[in-house]
Amino acid sequence: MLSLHQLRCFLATYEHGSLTAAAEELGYAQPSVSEQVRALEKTLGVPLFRRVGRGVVPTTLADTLRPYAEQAIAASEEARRAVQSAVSLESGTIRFGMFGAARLYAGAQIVADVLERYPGVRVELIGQHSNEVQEQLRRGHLEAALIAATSVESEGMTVTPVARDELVYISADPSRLRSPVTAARLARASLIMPETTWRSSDSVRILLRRFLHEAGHNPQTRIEVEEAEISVDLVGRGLGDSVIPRAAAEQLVPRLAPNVGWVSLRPKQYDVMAIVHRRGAVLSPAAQVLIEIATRHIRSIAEPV
Amino acid sequence: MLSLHQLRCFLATYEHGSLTAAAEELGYAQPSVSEQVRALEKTLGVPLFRRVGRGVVPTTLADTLRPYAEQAIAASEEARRAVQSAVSLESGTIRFGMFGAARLYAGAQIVADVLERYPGVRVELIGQHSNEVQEQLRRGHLEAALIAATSVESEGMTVTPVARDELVYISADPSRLRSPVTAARLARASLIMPETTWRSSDSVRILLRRFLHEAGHNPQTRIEVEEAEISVDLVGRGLGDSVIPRAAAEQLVPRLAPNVGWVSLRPKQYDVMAIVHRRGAVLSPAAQVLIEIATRHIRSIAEPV
DNA sequence: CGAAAGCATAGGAATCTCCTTGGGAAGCCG
DNA sequence: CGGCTTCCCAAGGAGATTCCTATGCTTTCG
Repeated sequence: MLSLHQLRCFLATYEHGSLTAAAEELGYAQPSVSEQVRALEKTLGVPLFRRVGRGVVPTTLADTLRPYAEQAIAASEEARRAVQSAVSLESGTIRFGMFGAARLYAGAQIVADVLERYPGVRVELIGQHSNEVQEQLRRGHLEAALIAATSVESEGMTVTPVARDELVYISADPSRLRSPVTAARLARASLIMPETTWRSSDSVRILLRRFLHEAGHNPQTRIEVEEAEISVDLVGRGLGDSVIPRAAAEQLVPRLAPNVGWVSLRPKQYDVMAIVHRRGAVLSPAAQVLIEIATRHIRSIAEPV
Repeated sequence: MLSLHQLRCFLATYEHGSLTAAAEELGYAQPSVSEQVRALEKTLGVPLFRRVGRGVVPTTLADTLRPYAEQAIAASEEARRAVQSAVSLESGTIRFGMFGAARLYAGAQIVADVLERYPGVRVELIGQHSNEVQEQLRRGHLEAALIAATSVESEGMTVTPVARDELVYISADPSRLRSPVTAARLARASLIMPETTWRSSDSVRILLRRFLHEAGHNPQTRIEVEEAEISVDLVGRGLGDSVIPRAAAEQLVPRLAPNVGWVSLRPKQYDVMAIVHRRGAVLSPAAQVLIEIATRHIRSIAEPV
């Protein structure tokens, strides 16, 4: 089988026209290089050098081989460099999981920050929703992620809470925003909720469900949509009210539905944002960088835990 | 040190997302592939796969590495193909030595014949003069050559006579062409000779020198030029006469000096054309092809030995 | 002709490669 | 939940490869 080592010996010999000189350049003894070149000739089944007097002379087949050998060697060296620079974050990809809502109001800024610090890097923010992200983590497709975690424990995962964000009740009707919304009032409200697909595991839903249950009520929604933006838009049109994290409200409401206001729940409810990764995993520099930046960001727009 | 084998294992693993599947594809046992991948990770100093549950998942560094690995592998495979196709004369270079005069009247046709049979190859006809060619042979820069050999022996070389070409006396004066030229007459002639640079070792010169010496004369030339064409041209202008191989005369005279005629020497003298290569050398298919074609050609325009 | 240069060969130590066997963790299924 | 399968890692050993030193042979050069 062809090997890079053989090609390296071949090229050095070709360039110097001498096995001895090639050996010196490569830091080997002369017979070693001789052996490698002979092995290459054997695997290719052709003579590459004529042994003539003292010295060796490349055949035309060696001329034919040379450019390919150079390309293979070059590719292997570039591979080294590329990987090294990816490690040092001069290039390469940082892949990080992030749930939908966080992407909405922090994603862009996080990407911008990473790029400012590491201009050569590619950034991928993966995942629509924290549960999907958690699944990818479990499967190893993601190294780490920022998720909205209902509980701070998760099997086989290390979860590090970063910040909490209050859930607020949003409505286009100012009369409903005069005082904090209790479970009783929430149970009577006509709710528009996003994340339909994840309805059973979405952390906001879980919080609300618990909130209502504890007061003896059952949750009920009027309208189910997929995107948080759409639910805010619908709330703006007066078709119902909703409950979303405050940071999301601050981000989406002015843009999509300026007539909408918000008020706390009573008692206040908090969605916890956490960094999560496989237990015992060694995080790459890239992941560590993104964790650091994401953490700082989330803390700047939400309350510390 | 990076090796192609490691890269092959890496790529197979990357593509299958599994060491076991990669091993099956490559025809190895699973631990072997595992070891290669681990060795690659060690030499690069970075993790390429995350071992997660069952299966392995490429890291972003693996993504970074992959295109380079593919390029290196592809280059090595193309190297194989290129060399094979050069061996089978679908491509590659045929390099062959040939002395000046033969190039004049057979070179073009030989190249044309080779290209007709092997459309993909490059042809290089090397060498101005048989002595220069012989030197390149000795140094191993040429595999084989067609030379004008005075003697059929040459140190360390195998010389195979192919054809002989009679030397003829050419002149613009018909009176000097009525009968074959003897040594005595030649000694009195005003000669224009080509190949000045090689005057001491040119085969025609050597033949003439011997021819004259045996009759007790000394050779003397009136005009020395480098190119056979120029000497013929000068003969046509009546500035002197010359001695050249008959095939050269047949080729050059009608074109350059139609008023020139030729006559044999007495006794007739022959320049011998021969294939020569290093003693004991195994000739490549390319060289054999060219030898065959050149031999056929020379025989068609000169006498067999 | 002797000295130097340069490749080939030989033999041995160290390393690598690749296998087989066995163990453990994770997922799958009844 | 418990057994079964899958897939990876670890260990050990046989065989091949690599790489060295020492040496011999041929060519070249003074």
